[in-house]
Amino acid sequence: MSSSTDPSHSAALADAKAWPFEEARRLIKRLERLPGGAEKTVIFETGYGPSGLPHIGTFGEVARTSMVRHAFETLTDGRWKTRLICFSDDMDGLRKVPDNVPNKEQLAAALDRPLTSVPDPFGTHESFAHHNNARLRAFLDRFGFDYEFFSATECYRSGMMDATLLKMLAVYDEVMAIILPTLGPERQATYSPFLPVSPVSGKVLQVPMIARDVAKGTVTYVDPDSGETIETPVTGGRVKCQWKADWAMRWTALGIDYEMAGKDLIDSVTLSSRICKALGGTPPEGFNYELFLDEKGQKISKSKGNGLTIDEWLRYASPESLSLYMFQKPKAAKRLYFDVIPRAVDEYLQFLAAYKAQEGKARVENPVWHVHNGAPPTADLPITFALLLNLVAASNAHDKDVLWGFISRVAPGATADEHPLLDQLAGYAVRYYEDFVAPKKQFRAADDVEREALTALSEQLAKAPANASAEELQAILYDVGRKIPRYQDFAAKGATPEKPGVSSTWFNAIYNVLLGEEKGPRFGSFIELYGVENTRALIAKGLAGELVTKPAEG
RNA sequence: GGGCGGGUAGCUCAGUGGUAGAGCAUCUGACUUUUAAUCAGAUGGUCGAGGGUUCGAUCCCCUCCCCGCUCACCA
Repeated sequence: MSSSTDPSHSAALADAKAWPFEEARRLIKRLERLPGGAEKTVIFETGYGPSGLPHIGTFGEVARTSMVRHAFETLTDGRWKTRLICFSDDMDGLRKVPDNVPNKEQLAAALDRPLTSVPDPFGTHESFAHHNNARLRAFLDRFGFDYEFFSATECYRSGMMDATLLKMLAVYDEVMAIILPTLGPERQATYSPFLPVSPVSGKVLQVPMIARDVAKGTVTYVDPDSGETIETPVTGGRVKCQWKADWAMRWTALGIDYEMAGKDLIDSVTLSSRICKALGGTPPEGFNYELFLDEKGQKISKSKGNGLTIDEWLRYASPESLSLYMFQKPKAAKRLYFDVIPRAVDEYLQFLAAYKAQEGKARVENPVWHVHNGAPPTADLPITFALLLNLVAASNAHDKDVLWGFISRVAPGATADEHPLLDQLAGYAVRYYEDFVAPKKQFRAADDVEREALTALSEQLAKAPANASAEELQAILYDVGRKIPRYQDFAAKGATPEKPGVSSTWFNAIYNVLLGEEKGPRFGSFIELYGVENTRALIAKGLAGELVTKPAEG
């Protein structure tokens, strides 16, 4: 609450090295040399293609851009107004039918039409683009990002782009000179920065321009469906720009100051920047982040289904931990797979715990400052997420209550009320248990000796005092095992011929038959937390063969 | 071929112009008469190679090697 008025803040900020600050400083330099930069509203943009759904990369880009925005606002003490535009390129033509949608025939019939003119295969929105735009907005809203949504179709139709489109027409030759050398011979022959929307077929046409009239603001082309020669204004949404030209046009028309992109777009950024200059604009400051790799260091691709989806991440960990992951080393090719999650969570918790004791400079270098827009919550957890995952695996904890029993043993006095964050983590841990631990359990049937032993155990437990402690329950376990020759261990520390030790075979049998595990918790503690009655019921089920893992079927 | 990233302990990775770090793994010990967990400690590195700058380089500069990604058709 009181974080941003720290008097030492400005001094701390001067040489803050975290990358969002470096980015913010570049942005300040840009504004200093940009005509009218001092009064400009600073505009950040992230782009989105609505032929697919938002994914973990979408999150990363918006999260990182927001971090730069916030660093900038802090560094400049709010002297500049800022906006973040999430721009949906929804006038783009539908290139191919996605695999993961219903009503594919319907889409196939609409190929090449602007995405806002393609019927929604889910039947819930005005168009396919509207559908996916809505998904994008819901996605961004879920994380509380502060942004403004822009639709390319609306921008074009509203006339917002007109002035820049006319300028593009005026510098047509220059634009062609920038793009043509980068294309192969076939594409060179047909290339145009303008893609007219056919009044005949409704398609976004990739056709050569056979004439243009700067004074009238028109281009002329041959419509491939009718064979007619058509002259059309470039304004009002009748014409869309081809990709790199489009980007440049958008930057210029909207006055974009900052936009990040993946490193696969480095060349596109360069070309679009040159076009932007030809249009009389100043290309935005940019930042190229690395792409993510999967577990084996392979590129993540949606079609291969490798890597990790954002839903998977959020099933096992918080958005903040993902945000931290995005903050860290944006220029390194990081592997993104399940195992990085617990680490990200624990690092997040560690940074969060450190934050409150830090001051000025250390605070703005602390990732949680960036993750939480300068106002991290105070939290200090008694245990780590990694430990929680171990606990849940060892404790047979199907639900949070059982897990909390184990947590409070490790962290005496901790309660869900006092530690809502830990309670949240416990929920994540239980899911992890259900998804990863439980399916791997291998229960086996008890043999005769084990049946007898477990039956005896159940009987002895029934006689145990109501509030038996873990130690007392543990003693019962030993006493039951001690009477059975298979489990006697005369070599154990402190064993005597009269009172043999109990071998680990006994406990292993318990784990195998009752928990489906090779190893397990200290069983007396387990019974105390799991409950004597529950444990007896578990034994009954085990002996009835209800737990036994069926041979793999399908 | 152009661009980018990486090469640090067995593994996964932090890191800083000034005595090399964490987690996991391994080993030892403590506590539990089992195991898991926990705690204490130990082992373990030519910081990819060579040169340069520097009093001093894992870090900065140059050259090279290896791995990976990416662009060159489309967005």
